[in-house]
Amino acid sequence: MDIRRADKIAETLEQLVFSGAYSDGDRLDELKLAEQFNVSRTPIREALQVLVSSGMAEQIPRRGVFVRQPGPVELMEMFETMAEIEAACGRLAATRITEDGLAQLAEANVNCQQAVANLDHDLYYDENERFHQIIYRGSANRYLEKQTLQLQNRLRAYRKMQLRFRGRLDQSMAEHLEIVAALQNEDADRAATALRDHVAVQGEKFHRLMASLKN
Amino acid sequence: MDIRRADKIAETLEQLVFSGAYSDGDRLDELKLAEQFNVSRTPIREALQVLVSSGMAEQIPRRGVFVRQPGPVELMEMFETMAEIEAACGRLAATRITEDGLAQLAEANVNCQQAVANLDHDLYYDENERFHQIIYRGSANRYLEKQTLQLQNRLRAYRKMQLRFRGRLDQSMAEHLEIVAALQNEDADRAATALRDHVAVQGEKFHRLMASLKN
DNA sequence: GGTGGAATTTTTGTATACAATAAATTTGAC
DNA sequence: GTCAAATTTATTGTATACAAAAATTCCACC
Repeated sequence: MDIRRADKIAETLEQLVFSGAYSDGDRLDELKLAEQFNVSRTPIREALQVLVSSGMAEQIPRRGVFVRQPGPVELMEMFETMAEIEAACGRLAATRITEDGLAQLAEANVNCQQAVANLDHDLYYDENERFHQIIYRGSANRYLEKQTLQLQNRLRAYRKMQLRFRGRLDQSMAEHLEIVAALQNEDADRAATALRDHVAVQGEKFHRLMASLKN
Repeated sequence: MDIRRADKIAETLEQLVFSGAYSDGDRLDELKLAEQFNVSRTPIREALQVLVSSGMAEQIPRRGVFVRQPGPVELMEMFETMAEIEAACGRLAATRITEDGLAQLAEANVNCQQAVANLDHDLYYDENERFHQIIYRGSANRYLEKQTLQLQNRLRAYRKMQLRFRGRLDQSMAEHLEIVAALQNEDADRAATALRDHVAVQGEKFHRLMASLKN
C-alpha cells in the first residue's frame, strides 16, 4: 500500500501513541526513533509531522515534538464534538440515505444483536463502528464524512473502554433501533437528537469514563 | 514568530493556493519552489506536507504533490459542513456563553451595522468573522472551537465572494440579530437553527456562488 | 507515419553532512 | 558551597548527496 517508509512509520507511531506507549509530554527523539526503525532522521521527521498535524503531538520550534495525550477535559470536548458532528450526519442522512444504506444499517444491527447475545465485545465494537460509518456515508456529504471518520478514529481507543461496562451493550442496542426508526421516518431532528444522545458522554457514562482514566 | 523556514513557506504557499495562483491538479515542483524560495528541497518538502495534511493538496507517492482546489460539489459540502458545525457551536453557546461574550457579540454587531451603513465590505467582513468566532468561543469547547476555526479559515476566500452581492449585507445583519436573540434566551435549538440557516448556502445564495465560480 | 522498447533524464524518497540553537556541564569568582 | 558565565554537548533545522522509481526521449522496426 504505502511506498513511502515515512507513511508506514507514521502509522506505527500513531498506534504506539494510542496504545499508551508514550505519556503526555514525552519527547519523540528523532535519533532514537531513527535507529529504532533503522532509517535516517528524514523519514522520521516526516512521520512526526503527520502526528503533529493530526493533533497527537505538538511541535515546539528548535525543541522537538512532544506527544499530547488528551486530558479529561479535552477528551470530554472531543466526545461532545463527536456527538454534535454525528448528529449533523444523522440530520442530513435522514432525508438522503438510500434504501441500500438503510438495509446495511439493519444488517449491522442484526450483527450487533448477535454480539450482544454472545457478549462478544469485539464483534459488537466492529459492527457498531460500521453502523455509525454507514450513517456518515448516508449524509451524502463526503467532506463531512471524512471529517467524522477522522474524529471517530481519534476516539477509537477511548470508545473501546466505554463498551466494556455492564449493561452498556443493551442500552446502546436500543438506541440504534431508535436511530434507524428516525432515519426511516426521514425525521431529521429526531435522528439528530437520537444520535447526539447516543454518542454523548453524560451522567453515568461520564463517571465511568473518568474512573477508567485513573489508571 | 516562526523560526522554522518551512513554516513560513507553508504559510506563503497556502496563501498562494488560496489566491488561485495554482489550478486544480497543478504539481507543486519541489525544485522550482526551492529555487523560488532560495532554500533547499528539505524545507519545501516539509511545507508541502502541511498543505497535504490540511487538504489543500494531495500527495501521490513517487509522483509528487498536486494542488486540490475544491470543485463546486466539494465546496457545497464544505459550506454545508460549516453550517452544521456552526449550528453545533450555537447550540452549546446558548447555555454557556458568558455575559461578556454576549456583550462582545453586541459590539461586533454595532460595527457590522456601521459597515452596512457605509457599504464597507471589508469592515463588514472582518467584524462578521469576529462575530462568528465569538460564538465558537462561546461554545466553551476548545476542541470544537479549533475545528470550526480551521474550516472557517479554509472557506475564507469563498465567503469573501458571497458578501460582495447586493442586499446580502442587510439580510446577513438581520440574521445576526436573530442569532443573538436566541443566545440571550438560552434557546439552544433556535440558536442552532438560526446559525445553520445563516451559514448555509441555499437558494439564491447557491446560484450566486455557482455563478461566481465560473471565472 | 506509427508503435514498442531501451536509454536517458527528471523527480521523488532517503541518507548523510553541516549549521545553528538550545540544553548540559564545567569552571571560576565570590 | 553557590551562583553565574563560559564551554561543551546534544538536538533540531537545512543543505547536499545518493538511490530508486517514474516520465520522457530516442530509435529501431513494422
